[in-house]
Amino acid sequence: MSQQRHGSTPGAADGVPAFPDLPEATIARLPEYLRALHHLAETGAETVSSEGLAAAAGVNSAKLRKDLSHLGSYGTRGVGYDVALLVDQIEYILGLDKNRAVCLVGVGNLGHALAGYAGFASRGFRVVALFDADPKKVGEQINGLTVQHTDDLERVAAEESIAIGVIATPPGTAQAVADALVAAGVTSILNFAPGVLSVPSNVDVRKVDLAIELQILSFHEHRKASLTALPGGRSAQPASGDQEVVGS
Amino acid sequence: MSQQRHGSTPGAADGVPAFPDLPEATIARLPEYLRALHHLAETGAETVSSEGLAAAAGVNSAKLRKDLSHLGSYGTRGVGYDVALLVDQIEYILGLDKNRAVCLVGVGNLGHALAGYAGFASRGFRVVALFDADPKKVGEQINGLTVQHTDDLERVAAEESIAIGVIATPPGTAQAVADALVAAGVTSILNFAPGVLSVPSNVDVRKVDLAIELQILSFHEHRKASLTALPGGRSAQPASGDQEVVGS
DNA sequence: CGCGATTTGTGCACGCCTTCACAAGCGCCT
DNA sequence: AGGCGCTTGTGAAGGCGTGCACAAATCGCG
Ligand SMILES: NC(=O)c1ccc[n+]([C@@H]2O[C@H](COP(=O)([O-])OP(=O)(O)OC[C@H]3O[C@@H](n4cnc5c(N)ncnc54)[C@H](O)[C@@H]3O)[C@@H](O)[C@H]2O)c1
Ligand SMILES: NC(=O)c1ccc[n+]([C@@H]2O[C@H](COP(=O)([O-])OP(=O)(O)OC[C@H]3O[C@@H](n4cnc5c(N)ncnc54)[C@H](O)[C@@H]3O)[C@@H](O)[C@H]2O)c1
Repeated sequence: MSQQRHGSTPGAADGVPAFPDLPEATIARLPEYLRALHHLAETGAETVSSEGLAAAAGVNSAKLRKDLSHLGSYGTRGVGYDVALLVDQIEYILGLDKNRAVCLVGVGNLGHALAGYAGFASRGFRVVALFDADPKKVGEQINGLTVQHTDDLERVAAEESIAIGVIATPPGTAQAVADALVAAGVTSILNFAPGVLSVPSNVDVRKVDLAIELQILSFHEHRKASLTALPGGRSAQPASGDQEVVGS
Repeated sequence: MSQQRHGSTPGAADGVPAFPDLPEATIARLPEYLRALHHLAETGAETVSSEGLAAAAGVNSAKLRKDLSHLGSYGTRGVGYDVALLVDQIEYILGLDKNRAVCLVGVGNLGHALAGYAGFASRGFRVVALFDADPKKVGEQINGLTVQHTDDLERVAAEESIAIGVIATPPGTAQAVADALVAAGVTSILNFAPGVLSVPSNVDVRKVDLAIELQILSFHEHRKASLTALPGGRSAQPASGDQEVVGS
């Protein structure tokens, strides 16, 4: 990405600390580390070893150390990582100290559940606006918020300086909603509608497709079935309390 | 890749067709290809070029060709891929021709939405049972199904030969639910509760954590903000209708 | 004050995945 | 029948990510 200028160390040289460009794989794991750290903090732990945190986050300890080393984190050799310090570091890197404003478009079955989800607020996000195109939904109160009409999206998004939008509308309207979000200044989109969105290159999109998740599991079921068919009988070895997560 | 044995094509030589072991990255993309193919089929297309299908699925055409070549797919040079044939191939590989039975545990906010989701049925899955530990929920009718008590999980799962379970319970109970599912013979789990599950090695787990998705987006917001701070002014180039999906 | 136990940070090698580039194959048109 | 354009399938190269293994660093204790 950004070629290195004047090989200085990434410390906070001046007012704005240099932003390290972490590997994508690393930043995808930071949230899991953060969750594990919060859990540890609640149990009163002051420090964690890489081994301990890795176990809590379900990863290899070497991987965890390398990940943390990327963000210049300061652990103490022989002791481990300071839990509170690491929480602050990761929250800063992820930009969670801003308590980011999020809007949700499409208040149907899924949208209702999302609008009432406490897990967003507790992990750094404020759902500040709900939108729907159906006049019957507009005006409805959900979790202290009033559903507004999609026509007001652009105005409200600007007023509340919303940078993240969630799409929970039917697949056919997802692209139009994405366009409206982009026009309203949103630069990050979380999309629950199946299908591919087309957006400007400065906008980030992440997709959650439950059917795809199930289909990947189905593949592994198929594979497991076709393996137990041929070799020695069905060896369902419980293999101790180990953890198995398929894919990434 | 697979060393060639007696140069025969990988067709169904005997009763059980050889099961190709595809790269994980490939199988994660097959469902997206499948969705795009179904869409193309509806519009009446008989064949697609790798370029066309790649665009519809949002990937590089070379990647798509390599993916399809892994499953020994038969395209026709100069023409493209037969849509109907490819659909059958992919559905077979993913094991979707079985119309797999799925059960859902935890009928709360999220569980309600999932139980009524039509996107499962249309993409190869039948939700055949709903479970909850709350006596007030047991007996409730959702989408033609009656919520049953978790105590009946093991019996029902065996009766219906359920291989895939979905967890939509609070984080604290997710591990216990996973243990119950495993005890009931479930070998694939889709988990919506934040946290790490510990399961035997013959059980596959996939996790969906919405807060993590938002946090990854938040990171990119943070990064974008810190970039526009230093270099030339804010260059929000719309860059044509290109597509941008961050992470995998 | 020195030593051993412990744990971090990382150099290195390996494997997976992506992407390019092109030869081989296929159909159509003349 | 032959040639031409189009598209697939794949060899090769490069990049990224993972995990091992170990040196460096720190703490506690005698
Ligand atoms: N329900 C689930 O569990 C589930 C699971 C996975 C994915 N999804 C996906 O999430 C999306 C929503 O699912 P759902 O079950 O909530 O559907 P739904 O039909 O219950 O809700 C869709 C809502 O979007 C609103 N809407 C439609 N067009 C709109 C527009 N242009 N602008 C704003 N709002 C608009 C509708 O008025 C409705 O309230 C779908 O794409 C679906 O495939 C749903
Ligand atoms: N609501 C959302 O939009 C959302 C989004 C992302 C993740 N999640 C996660 O999904 C899970 C469910 O969220 P929710 O909002 O539906 O919560 P909820 O409290 O509304 O529902 C939880 C349900 O699980 C049932 N339950 C509790 N313990 C159980 C057990 N041991 N066995 C069976 N059932 C049990 C409860 O009776 C309740 O009906 C949580 O882990 C949450 O973090 C929810």
